[in-house]
Amino acid sequence: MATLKYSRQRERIKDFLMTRKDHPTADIVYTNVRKQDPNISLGTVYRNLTLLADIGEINRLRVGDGVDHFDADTSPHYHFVCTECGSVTDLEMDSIESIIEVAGANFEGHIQGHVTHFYGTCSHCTSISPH
Amino acid sequence: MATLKYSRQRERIKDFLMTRKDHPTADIVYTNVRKQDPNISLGTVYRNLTLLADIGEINRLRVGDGVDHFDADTSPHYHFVCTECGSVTDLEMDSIESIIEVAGANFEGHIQGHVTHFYGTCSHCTSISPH
DNA sequence: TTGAAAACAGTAATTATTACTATTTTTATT
DNA sequence: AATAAAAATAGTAATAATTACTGTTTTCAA
Repeated sequence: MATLKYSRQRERIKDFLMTRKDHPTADIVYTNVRKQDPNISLGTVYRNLTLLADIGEINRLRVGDGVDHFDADTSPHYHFVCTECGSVTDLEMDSIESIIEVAGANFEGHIQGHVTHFYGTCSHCTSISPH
Repeated sequence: MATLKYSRQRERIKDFLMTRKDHPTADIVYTNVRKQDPNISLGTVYRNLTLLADIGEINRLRVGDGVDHFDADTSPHYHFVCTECGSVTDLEMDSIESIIEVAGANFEGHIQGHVTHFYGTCSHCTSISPH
């Protein structure tokens, strides 16, 4: 595995992601980091997001909307996806890690992890859309 | 909403899907249905898979590999994704529906559902790959 | 100071999927 | 059975997110 070298672009991508709690997409990272670093290319954003996810410094979220979201908070937690506005937010909730044991009970392979996200209507969309 | 008209292509797509337990992608449906219906187009497969999913006759599975999978079994159940071979299989397990209550406990919006899939190494890949 | 490895910007290519259009099929009504 | 409007089709073009490629620049250990 190649040794990592410092990159200003990578640092700014990580720094930006740490300021956000809304799990931005690569494109949103790109348009924002470009404010500080106008010459950064979209390919560099994608490459570094993938690299950071591979080394575990960030998480890649696939919530089923066809676009990858990224999260600088790598502590175990779950996400809520609003089917009205598409927002992705953190959920404060007790651990449900025990579902891995439930799933593994009658299974012959080896379960290493799970992906769970919840969907519905967020509080903002509940208040603005009647019915 | 437009009234549905019969389509031989749609029937064959659904019939094929019902024979499979491995949650094929649109492309796999296409190559297989083409054996019976050599002139069917890929667009027709996509359109009908989307239509069947919309009316609830099949389910669209997004397991994070960038490709949609389809499942003719619409009864509630969970899936396992092998990170080695990419296979998607059904999991025989007790209900974990109660996680919705856990998630909703401190949440101001309205949770309607959840998506959970488990990943790891399937029994086949465990036996063939040493280490 | 230097040079190999890593990273970059910019662009092209890929992949899955959706949209468009002219033609064919379905089906309710005559 | 004939008809005609709506739905569906085949075939193709377009889109969108992401990855790959290439020549140049940056990093950093020796």
